[in-house]
Amino acid sequence: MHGANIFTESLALAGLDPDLATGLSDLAREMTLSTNEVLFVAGDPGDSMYAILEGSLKVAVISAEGSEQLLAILGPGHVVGEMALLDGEARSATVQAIKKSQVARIDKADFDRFSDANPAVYRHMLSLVSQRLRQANDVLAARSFLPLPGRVAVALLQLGETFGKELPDDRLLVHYKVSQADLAGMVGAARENVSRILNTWKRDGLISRISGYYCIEKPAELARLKAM
Amino acid sequence: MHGANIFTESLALAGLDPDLATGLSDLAREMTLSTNEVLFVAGDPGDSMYAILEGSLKVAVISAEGSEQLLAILGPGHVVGEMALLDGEARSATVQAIKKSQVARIDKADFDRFSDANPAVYRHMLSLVSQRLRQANDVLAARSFLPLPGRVAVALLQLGETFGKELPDDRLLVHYKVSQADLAGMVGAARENVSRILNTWKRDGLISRISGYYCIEKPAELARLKAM
DNA sequence: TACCCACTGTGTTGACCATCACAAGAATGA
DNA sequence: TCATTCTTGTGATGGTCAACACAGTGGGTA
Repeated sequence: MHGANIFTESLALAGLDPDLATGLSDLAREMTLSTNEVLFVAGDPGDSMYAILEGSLKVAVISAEGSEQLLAILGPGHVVGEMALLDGEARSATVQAIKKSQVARIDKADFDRFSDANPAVYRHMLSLVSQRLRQANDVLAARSFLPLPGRVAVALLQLGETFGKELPDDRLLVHYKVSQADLAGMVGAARENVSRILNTWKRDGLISRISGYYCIEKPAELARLKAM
Repeated sequence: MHGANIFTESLALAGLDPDLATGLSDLAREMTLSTNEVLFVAGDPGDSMYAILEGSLKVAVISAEGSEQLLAILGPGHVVGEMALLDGEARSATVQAIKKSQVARIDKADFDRFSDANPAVYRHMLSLVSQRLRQANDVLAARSFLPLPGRVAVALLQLGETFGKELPDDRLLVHYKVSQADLAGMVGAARENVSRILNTWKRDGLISRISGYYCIEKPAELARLKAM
């Protein structure tokens, strides 16, 4: 039962009415994913969605040559795989656990039945998907308008929003282990150049590393890079 | 009343139940846009959506320096501006008529009331937005994996899908006036390079121009460029 | 403790593409 | 009809960033 509670919180976090979240959670089946385990790959038929209870997952599109473009890194409280469930098409991206994770699975049939009875769920999913689309457009805009440093700044600040812990003096600790390779995947760049950029920032005191985690020392300065 | 008919078709095109489309169309108010008229700009509060009855509109994000990244070119039967209506945030892109156009406007309040009474509308919007998101992710993937020629091929074929007229011998006429600048905006490149690419294709017989319209002579060959 | 393996830092080289520059052609409208 | 403006073609040049090549680092574990 404690799982159901977390699940409820997960969906409630995203703004869904508590009663409905509870109703949905009754339909869910918990699953555990080990590190690097793949939840589904692009092309799979999509007949379910997942709420993340614990851990984190990455959503990526993988090219023929094997390089990957990350679309999102998701943590507890997020929902993943909802698209295929909503429009009935195949999965358009690959989702993989980046650490040991717990998810709760809801099958399309159950979801449809429940939502038809409770249209507020539809409204909730609509605003969720809208926001995803918004974010996707932002990323695309960043990709076309910003040079690499700007894009890395965007990515880092985004991670800060998702996984950030406030520290004194306006510093922000990104409490999540990101490798340079992951960052590179997010911004669509070569890992080496991300390394170079992070180091110049480190030298300039914009960021630092605290036991493996990146810490944004001057969020304002980083944010300025987004605009130029 | 004839306007309502067209409107009904518009939404029905996208797969909505005819009765519901009619119901929605009763809520709509027709508007005419002249060439280059701006429907709304990014940042505006979004309290309505529009169905396109006639003409075509472009959806774009515009950078501080004034260059634009096109997100979509839409024609009759398409719906635009639905995102802001669904999640209540401000407009995230700018929409502008590229020729004289007719649109039908539905206000958020009316839409909400109607959809609450007819949840099927929600399902329909969900699949619509999902597909947009899917497309956005595809574009982003193309942007990171494909070199310029591949991206131009993708854009051209996409226009072919939206505005294409089949000709004998598997040829496809893109019955819509695209400037090289528009194409460049879609693929996020400099206009000059798009010009160069189109010309090599013209020389190789992949495409041709028929009185100002591009004609895809060998769709298969163009499609091959998408994968490499 | 020592080994291993994944992650990180940095130099070098070259491809791709943006930018500038400008000429020629097409379209719009006064 | 002419002039003005928008579109297209093509060269030259340089900047950004990917690709390759390794050396250094650190955390886990046998």
